Amino acid sequence: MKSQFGERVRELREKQNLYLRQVAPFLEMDTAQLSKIEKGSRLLKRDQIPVLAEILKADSNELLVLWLADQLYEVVKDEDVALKAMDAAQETLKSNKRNKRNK
Amino acid sequence: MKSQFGERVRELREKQNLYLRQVAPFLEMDTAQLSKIEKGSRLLKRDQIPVLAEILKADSNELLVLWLADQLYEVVKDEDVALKAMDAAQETLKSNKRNKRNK
DNA sequence: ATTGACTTGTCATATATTGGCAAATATACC
DNA sequence: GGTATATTTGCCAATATATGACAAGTCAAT
Repeated sequence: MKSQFGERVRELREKQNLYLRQVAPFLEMDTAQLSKIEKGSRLLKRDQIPVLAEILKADSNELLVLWLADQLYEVVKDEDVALKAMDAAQETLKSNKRNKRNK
Repeated sequence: MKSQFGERVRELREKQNLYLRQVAPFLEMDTAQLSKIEKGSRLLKRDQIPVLAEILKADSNELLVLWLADQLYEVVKDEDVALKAMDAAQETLKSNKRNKRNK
């Protein structure tokens, strides 16, 4: 339930001295929702990441990485074989990338 | 939509010379569902993996790893930063494991 | 005790996933 | 050709999960 994405967003928001109520409207949500996002109990929509990044004057890709990482973590967090699964997935990714490049 | 888990299950099932209709009942589903699982368009329930492993005389953990890896892949497959996200998630996993060990 | 920032709970609704069945396809055999 | 068996696909109702909106709550400062 804790989320690296959320924590980072909060950090960035505080660095910009913005209140939830100042940020939330740009994302078309209320402060309650944004609060939950920062706390990690809700997910920001994928396509709002760049919007948020701009408001917070942050790097969109950095936020995206954290946002994805949270979800990856969620999949395997209770599994003994978590790291093995990550390795396997990484392998698949790498070999798919190779194929793409050469197609 | 292609799935390593599904492909492996099919391999194992064929090695055991079993038909879908012979396996499906043990998982309390029909052949159509099992077919979809092998094809990767449906997910087997987490707690059925050991059941399936036993039917196929396979290693439950091996199947679990593939099952998880498919889902990890699904999260990041279209993302440019997929590998970065995986690294980040792996880091989190490792550091959480350290904390668990020492708590 | 009032104000402002944030958090939490609830609940109706939207969205996604699943289960079950029927029909389609594929392959082999006669 | 026609039948039989195995698998696949499409559809849709049922279930489960996620989301949005709002009210009420906590907490800290004054």
